[in-house]
Amino acid sequence: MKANEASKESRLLETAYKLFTRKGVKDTSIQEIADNADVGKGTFYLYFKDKYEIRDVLIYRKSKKLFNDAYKESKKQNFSNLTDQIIFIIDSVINKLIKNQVLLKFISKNLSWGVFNDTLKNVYTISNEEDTDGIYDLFIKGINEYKIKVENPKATLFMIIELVSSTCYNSILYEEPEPIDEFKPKLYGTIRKIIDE
Amino acid sequence: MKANEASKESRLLETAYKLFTRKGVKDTSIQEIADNADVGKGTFYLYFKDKYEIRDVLIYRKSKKLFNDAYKESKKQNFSNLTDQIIFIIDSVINKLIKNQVLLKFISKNLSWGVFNDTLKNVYTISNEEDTDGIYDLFIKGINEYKIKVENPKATLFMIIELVSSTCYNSILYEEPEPIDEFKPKLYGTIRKIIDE
Amino acid sequence: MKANEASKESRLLETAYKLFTRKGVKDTSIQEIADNADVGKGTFYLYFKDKYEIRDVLIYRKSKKLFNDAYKESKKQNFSNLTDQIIFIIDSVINKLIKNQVLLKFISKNLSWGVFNDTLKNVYTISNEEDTDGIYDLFIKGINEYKIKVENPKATLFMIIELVSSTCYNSILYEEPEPIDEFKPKLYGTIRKIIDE
Amino acid sequence: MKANEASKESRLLETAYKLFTRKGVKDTSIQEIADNADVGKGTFYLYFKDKYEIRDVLIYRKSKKLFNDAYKESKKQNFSNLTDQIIFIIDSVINKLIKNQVLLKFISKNLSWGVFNDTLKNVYTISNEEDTDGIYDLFIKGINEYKIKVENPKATLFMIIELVSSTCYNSILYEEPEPIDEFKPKLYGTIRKIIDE
DNA sequence: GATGAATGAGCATTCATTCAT
DNA sequence: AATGAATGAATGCTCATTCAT
Repeated sequence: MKANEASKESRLLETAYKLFTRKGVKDTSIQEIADNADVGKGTFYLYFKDKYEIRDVLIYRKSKKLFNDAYKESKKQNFSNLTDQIIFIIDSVINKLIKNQVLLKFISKNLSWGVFNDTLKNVYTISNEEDTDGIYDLFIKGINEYKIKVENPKATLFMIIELVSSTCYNSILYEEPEPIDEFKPKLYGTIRKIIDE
Repeated sequence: MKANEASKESRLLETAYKLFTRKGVKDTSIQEIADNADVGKGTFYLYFKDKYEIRDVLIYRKSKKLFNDAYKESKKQNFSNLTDQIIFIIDSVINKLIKNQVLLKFISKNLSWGVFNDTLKNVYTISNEEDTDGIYDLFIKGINEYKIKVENPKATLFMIIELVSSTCYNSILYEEPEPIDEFKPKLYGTIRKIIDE
Repeated sequence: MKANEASKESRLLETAYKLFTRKGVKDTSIQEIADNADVGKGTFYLYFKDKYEIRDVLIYRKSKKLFNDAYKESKKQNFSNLTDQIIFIIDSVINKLIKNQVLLKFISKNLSWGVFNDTLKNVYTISNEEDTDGIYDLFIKGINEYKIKVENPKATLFMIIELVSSTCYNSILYEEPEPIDEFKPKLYGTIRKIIDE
Repeated sequence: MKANEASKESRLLETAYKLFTRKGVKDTSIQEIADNADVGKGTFYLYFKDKYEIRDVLIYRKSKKLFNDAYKESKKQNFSNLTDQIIFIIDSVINKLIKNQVLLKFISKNLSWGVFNDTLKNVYTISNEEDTDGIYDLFIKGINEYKIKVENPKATLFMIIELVSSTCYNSILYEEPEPIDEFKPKLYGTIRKIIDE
């Protein structure tokens, strides 16, 4: 009983992530997840309603970690201005996704917009753990601190996040319209234009 | 035999569109499509490989029509500059999607990025019908004509399209971060900034 | 719950045998087998990969029983020579097939040669149950015991078995080229010639 | 219209044989046969009732040709005795099947016993073309000519043919119980024993 | 909590056959 | 005679879900 000591729930989550990224959500059966997690099929239903719940939990957790890690790193730096910090965070996330394209594919392919929005909101809005603010709070605080004029901060942040996520998917994975390294300067230039009016 | 005069293929397409938008692609069976189109189940397979082919054909056709109509309208106007024309086209598309949110949902929910990109490329690149250029050609020509300086037109257009499509989905359907009418000016402002350097 | 006490697997096997012999394998659907066995369709797949697996299992079991029973009977007799014992076993099998022509048809019609050979080999080679040797072992042992000269016992036995099985099918079922009772003496005469050189 | 001059019927037969031997009868559809024969699907039904009729015709023709060729060859030789001639014919057929194992597989795999019997009967009984007697007639005539004593010629011939066909299938294709070249002498030895009493 | 045998709804897909042209 | 669009019956198979243990 020493082996497989991780809780059944986390074993299910890890197994599901491996299978989802390897074979896609649709082609992974609950049977497979349970088998590979060394857990009875019925046990799956003790923790998750169905395949799609476990997928959503995974997207939520993975995205949250991605943003929080980037945010924490940014706090170790000293920025003289908010825009720099925002771009630092974005750059950090992008770099992680470049290194972990499997994660990028999984998050992008499976985010029904509802989940994605909730996720983002939770990630950059809520500071439910420790003392980390979300990126949204950071943005608001930063605006006040640096006395920047932004008409509608929510809409602005929204626009930035949507722009980043939708363009990076293609640029990283398909180098379309150009490889991510060449695309980055233009992207960051655009973000600066959006923030600094 | 007067009823159902439309070709079986178009009846299948129309029926599929109705069912897809009402119940989603996943929850629509081929049986249902065939039944509602008053056509044998085998006949479906005469025209389409599977459910996903008919879905892709629908997305392709609907998107194409959307862009082409907007483009044609734009040609009736007189613009003194390219950016205005681009924004006119975008505004026209957005207005149509506001009126037809079912279409917006269908296109957004079901576009695997591959299909979407192909679709867009075909739509705004190829001039396979009449003498209409695609939006991409328009953009390139306009840049030359108006002697605008744009470093990488492809990347720029890509950024615009991604920005528009991802933000409008939420703004139109969920009024997040704000209703589309309030969001429009900011969006168009950002687009101007992206084009005009 | 007293009815249908036999295990689901054996109920499936019995039902399949009934349907296969009545309607043929090709015209029996898995649905039918499951329905008649009072078992869910999915349950079928719990025990068998497909229709052909259940068919092969049936052939294997039925043939095995046929040979083993005949072999056991032969051991109750006292034979002064090996050929007599072999012919006794063959005669015993033939007599059973005369009485059970449905079984004869089923086995003959459905034996892909591969299966048949495996079956036979398993049946007359392996002594996996009790202390019964297979007919092959019996043959080898008998050759040594009675000091009979047989150049290649494997080929000889093979020839006998093929001869018996292919001729009896027609003789029993169609009385071609003559009824089995008239054919038997010639057949046994030939077998004696093959063994005794 | 010069291409494909062979009659549609023979084109269908040739195509079916190619497909049947490559993919098996079950996995060949009428559509495929018609397509590859450059013939409309409906045309198939003008010439054959279904897939199994075309298969039976093929088996019949191929087997007939096999025996007739061997028989004709035997007539070019001078035999001092019937047994030698019979064995010559059998050897000739076997040699052809060794060279054309695809044909061997096709004939064996697909001969429902009914077809096989009819085929054989037609082949070695009936002299429907030219002046060639069948093998059966040859056998009867030979018995009279050479004044050989054979109690029941029909049963004897039947036994020989069954023995040859069932053993050779395994020996040629699977070298079981031994390769055909090693098996031949024993087989012919056995045949001699069966004929010469 | 944990299990996995049992279930059967649900679906895609194939294909022989028909028949109007 | 020749065709091939249209058909829909037939079937294999998967898999989420239940529930008795």
